[in-house]
Formats: sequence, structure tokens, C-alpha cells
Amino acid sequence: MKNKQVSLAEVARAAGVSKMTASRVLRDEGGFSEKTRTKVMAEVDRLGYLPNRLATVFAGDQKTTFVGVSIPELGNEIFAQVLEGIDRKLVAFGHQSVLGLTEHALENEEKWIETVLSWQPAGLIVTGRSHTPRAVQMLRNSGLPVVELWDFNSAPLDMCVGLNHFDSGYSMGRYLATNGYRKFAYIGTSHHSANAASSRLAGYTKAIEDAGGTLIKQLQLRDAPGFYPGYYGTEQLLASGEEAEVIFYQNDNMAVGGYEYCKKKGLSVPDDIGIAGWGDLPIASIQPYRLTSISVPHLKIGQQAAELMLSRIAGQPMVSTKDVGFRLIPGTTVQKAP
Amino acid sequence: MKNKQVSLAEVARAAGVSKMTASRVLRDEGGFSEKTRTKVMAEVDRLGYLPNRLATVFAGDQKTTFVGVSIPELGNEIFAQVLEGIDRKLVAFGHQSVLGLTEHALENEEKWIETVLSWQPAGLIVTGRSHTPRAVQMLRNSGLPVVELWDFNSAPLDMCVGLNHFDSGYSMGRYLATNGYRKFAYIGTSHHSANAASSRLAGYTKAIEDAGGTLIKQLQLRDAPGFYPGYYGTEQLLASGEEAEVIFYQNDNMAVGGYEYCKKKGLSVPDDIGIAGWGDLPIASIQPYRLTSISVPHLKIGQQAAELMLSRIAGQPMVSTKDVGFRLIPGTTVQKAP
DNA sequence: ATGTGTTGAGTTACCCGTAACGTTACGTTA
DNA sequence: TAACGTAACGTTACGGGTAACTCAACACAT
Repeated sequence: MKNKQVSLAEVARAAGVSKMTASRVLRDEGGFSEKTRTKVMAEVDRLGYLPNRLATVFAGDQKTTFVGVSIPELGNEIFAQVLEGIDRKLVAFGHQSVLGLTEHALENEEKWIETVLSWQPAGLIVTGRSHTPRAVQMLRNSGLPVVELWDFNSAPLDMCVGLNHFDSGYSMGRYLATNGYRKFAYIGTSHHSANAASSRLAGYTKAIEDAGGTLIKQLQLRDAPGFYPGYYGTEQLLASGEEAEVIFYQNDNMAVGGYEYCKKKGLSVPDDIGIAGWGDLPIASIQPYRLTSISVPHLKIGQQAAELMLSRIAGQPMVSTKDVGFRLIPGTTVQKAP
Repeated sequence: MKNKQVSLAEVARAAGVSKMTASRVLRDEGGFSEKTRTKVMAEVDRLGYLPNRLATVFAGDQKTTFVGVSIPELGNEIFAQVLEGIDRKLVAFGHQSVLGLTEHALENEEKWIETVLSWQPAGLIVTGRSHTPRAVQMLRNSGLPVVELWDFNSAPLDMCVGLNHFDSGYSMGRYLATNGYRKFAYIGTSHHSANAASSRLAGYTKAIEDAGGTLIKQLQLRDAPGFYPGYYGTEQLLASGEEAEVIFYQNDNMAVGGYEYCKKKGLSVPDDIGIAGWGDLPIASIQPYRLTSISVPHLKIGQQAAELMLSRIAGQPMVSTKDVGFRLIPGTTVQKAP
């Protein structure tokens, strides 16, 4: 199998025409006879010719059809869905996603950006609003369309699709306060630095302050934000002796874990303790209760990102920021004000 | 931002040397003075030069560092994990994944293969063993490393990593029969044709036959294999009046859905009915019971696939097929023979 | 002073398509 | 019949790097 790739020149020679004529036939550009077309296409089939798009790009000093898509991880089903939404849309318009998993590290992102840019992509979609200075520099310099996902940013590098995480945390805090809660807790994971989750916490904290309540405890676990960290984090929190009335979790996976711990310990939710999650994740949809949470349009984020990207590639002028918003799910896991 | 990309020639001119010298400096090839190196690197920084790797590939008639990775969907957490495993490994060795979501359709795969091949990738990783004839033709013709994932195939196109789905279904059937079950049922989804799940069903059926039992009902829903299809599929099955003693589901998501339905209907598992899943998915790990299932090494599949790919790219001779196997989880949701 | 080797460059050709332009062989019109 | 138009195809140049080769300058041994 050391078949050297068949080139257009070989097809042309076999068909007894020039490269140019063969090229015209393949692009159906016109300016050739039907007989020639038949002959060329026959040779294409016979030799199994596949065009080398690299050369095409090269010839016209264009870009490839690749769009770099960088997300933190795929273990998080939200990002997996966002990616799926993006790719579906891109593929429908003749583009391909080049994957980048940053594992929440900006240095990884920077390295990935450098590599992907060297392959002349049509554009880049990245997660988050914070990047290394060099990454910003490279993105700016490239002159390529860039979409920043997830964290809504009114002053994006180029384009932005996401939601205001601070506001979502604030909404939850205010909602809980409105329903009579005074002593709040938060459980999240912090193996990554400045991210959307910390914005949520900041908003939550602010709402509590504004309402005159107290954030009596915040727990930052060194783990992935899943069911068991939620379970054991809750155990740890309750064992600490602090008398939280309601716990806001980084996401639904953790919240459901917390719920299960409370249930096991004989605590009644919401009578003894309130539980709130974030994200409206699949795990919440299969519980016999309705988890209080924040619903986020994952698929919409991906699709919108891809749409912005595509219209910029097509050269259409477009609004360049899009706040997809969020929705508070009242649920049944916190007490309602009388 | 219509900055034309800075080329090596511009860097060279600015540094007062030839393209070739600049090229040598950048590749640290030697044959230049320290003074020249400093000057060239200064201009690289000043102009923000990023190499155009396309040209390099082009010049040397080489391949890009892209590896095409095609999977059916990302909604399925198994495939998301497999992809993550692949990408981590590939990136560590200087490669990038170009994503392809086939949505279980071979025509999509074929089209994707054609497109990706035209960009001169270093190799392709695809899911499943069945492809369109033209897809097989193109893959063969390319002479590129190809890994077929998921479904173990002793006669792969090139390389293969996966497990024998038929055997896994057979094992489950035999296990259940050994524990005294005689009247079997199966619930799966069939919006896709020949796939790994149907191999599992075939193995299950065969085991039942061999044990002298009866598959009294098999339900193929037109839906994604999730919790609710499992829930309502079970309702439908039980309402049909058939007296199944045990139900084998296409995967754990469906099985847990089935379990919840039984629980709601007051049926005791495993006393009144047996429940078995497949995949050892995350959903099973957060239940208060241990689901009878088949455990599959997802991450290992991805890693192994990437490893095979990388060693083939590096030109190392390698075993080209790898059966990663599976493990039956006895669980607590089926009755044990006395 | 001459020959030889080494260092530090520059020159040329090429990769595979395509844009731009050139060339034939006709047919058509004045 | 000369002048012109057009369909069908060919030729040339180019893009951004790199392999392979050439070349100039200088050091050093003979």
C-alpha cells in the first residue's frame, strides 16, 4: 500500500488532455467538450483520483474548510452537546471541526491555537473569555473569525455567544432569598481557576449580600463536578456543623448527589434542607422530583456559534454578540415562600 | 483586520537574509551564525510570523498532522469518552482530531471520508466495521493508517480495536439462563440498521436457544437508547401480556429506565422480574442497586486506537487488531441460581 | 602560495492545483 | 474572401515553504 496519491496531472495524461482541462472538467467550469468530460471522468474513476485540497487552498491563497473548536472537556455533557451542535451546523455548510480539548488550562488553549492557526483554518471557536496574552495576540493577528462561547462577553475579541453566568448565580441567590432562605451554602469544584462557575458563585454571593443573608459556607472540592463529589461534599458540609438552610451546587450532577446524601441521612428535601443545581442536565430529568436549577440552552449555544461563524466566513455583516440567556427552574427541592 | 498573513519571505527580507536561511533558523537546522539567528527570530517576533504548515506539507508531499476521527454521535457518553481518549493521546504526539459525526448513517461516513482524505490527513479512525463500498475503496486506495473502532473485527481494513458484541450478548444470555431464567425479553432501539447492538441481540438470542429458553418478545423502539425509552418500552412490554422473567436492554440508560418503571408499578427487582443492561454507564454507578450489566473499557478503546494509529504513523510494525474484551457484572438486578 | 575543508550563506527546482492569458481551429458575418 | 468571434484547449506563473545543490569567504596545513 505505498500507492503514491494520484495527481491531477496523471489523470490528465491518461485522458490525453492538459492538467488545466482536467481541472476545468472536475470543477465543471465549462469550456470543454462532452467527449473530453467523459474521458476525464472515466480516468478519474479508473485511477481513483481524489483531489488534494491543500493544493487548491494553496493556489488561491485561501483558507481551508477547517474550523477549530476548542472546549474544556467532553466528560461534561454540556460541552459534548455544544460541540455536537456546532459540528452538525458546520458540516452542513461544508466545514469540518478540528477538536481541541483544553482541560481547562489556558496554556493548552494557547498551544492549540498556535497549531491550528498554522493549518490555515477558516475560523476558530473557543470556550470562555479569558485567554493568554499571546493567544489573544495570535487570534487578533490572524484576522480570522473567532467566536467565544459559553461566557457572555459584551466586549469579545470578535464574536461571542453565551450567557451571563454572574447573572444566573445572582438570579438563583435572589430566588432563594425571596423564598425566605437566610443561611446559604455553596458546593463546587475548583481545580480550575477563573471560569464560569466562579462567576456564578460571585453572582450568588452578591445576591445573598443584597438580600441581607449570609453565605455561611462555601466548599471548593478538588474534583470533577459529578454526582459523588456532590454526595461527599454534602456530607462534609453537614458534618462541619454549619447550619445551612439551602445549598447551591455548581451543577445538577453535584446537586443530585447532594440530594441522595440528604435522603440517605433521613433529611427531607425541601423541608429540612433546600437543594439547587445548575444547568438542567440529563441527570435531573430522570429524578422523581424536579430539581431547582438554571436551565441553559446548550444546543442553541452551539448552533448560534456555528451560525455566527458561518456568516462571518461568508462575509456577511452580522451582529457579533448573542446572549442566549437562561431560565430559572423553580423545582420542588427548595421551599416556597408562603 | 484584512492583515495578509506574514510569510517567511517577508521575515527573510526584513532580516536581510534569504528565505532559505530564515527557514533553517526556524527549523533549527544549523548552518547559520548566531547573529543571523538573533536577527531572524527578532523579525519573527516583531512581525508575528506564524508558519504556514500547509506549505511544508505541500513541499514535501507529506501528510498533515490531522487524524480524522469519526463516531456516530456525542450524545452517547461512551463515544464522547472514546473521542476524549483518542484526542488526548493524539494531541500528546502532535496530532489533531478532525471530527466526523455520522449519525449512524454510512452515507454520511462516506462523504466525510472523501472530504477528510482530500485534506491529506495522517490517518483515519472510524467507528464500526461496515462501510459503503466506495468508502472502503477510498480508504484502501489512500494507503493511510485506518483504525476501526468499537466492533471487534478479526479481518479489519487495516487495524481494529474493539470488543465482540455478539459474544457479550451471548455471555449475558448464558448467564441469565444459568441462573434459571427461561422466558426472556429484549428492549432496544432500531432506528439504525446493522450495528453493534444488533450483534448483541443476535448473541443473546443464540445463547437463549442454546440453553433451551425462549425469547418471548423483542421490542425495537424508534428512539435514542435513553432512560425514557427504557421506561416506556418496559411499560409497553409488560402491558402486552407477555410474561417475561427477565429483560435485557440495549444499554444501561434504558435498563435503569426499565427498573424505575417496574419500581413504580410495584414490581420487585429481581424477585418479580430481572433487569440487565449493557455498557456499565455512569447512570448505573449512581443507583442504590448494582445493575446487572456488561462492562466495557471505553477509555481503553480510545487510547488503544490512538496508540495503534500513532505507531503506524511512526512506521512501527504493530499488531493491528486488539480485542479489549468485556466483563459481566453480576449485579443485584437478576436472580441468582440457588 | 597552493590546496583542502569548513562555515554560512544563496539559488534553483519542485510539490499540485488554479488564475490569467495565449493559441488553435472552426464558423459566421460584412 | 478578409475580418472577426468563439469554443475548446494549452501554457505560464504562482503560492509558501524545503531538499538539493552551488558558491564565497576564510582558516589552516603543506
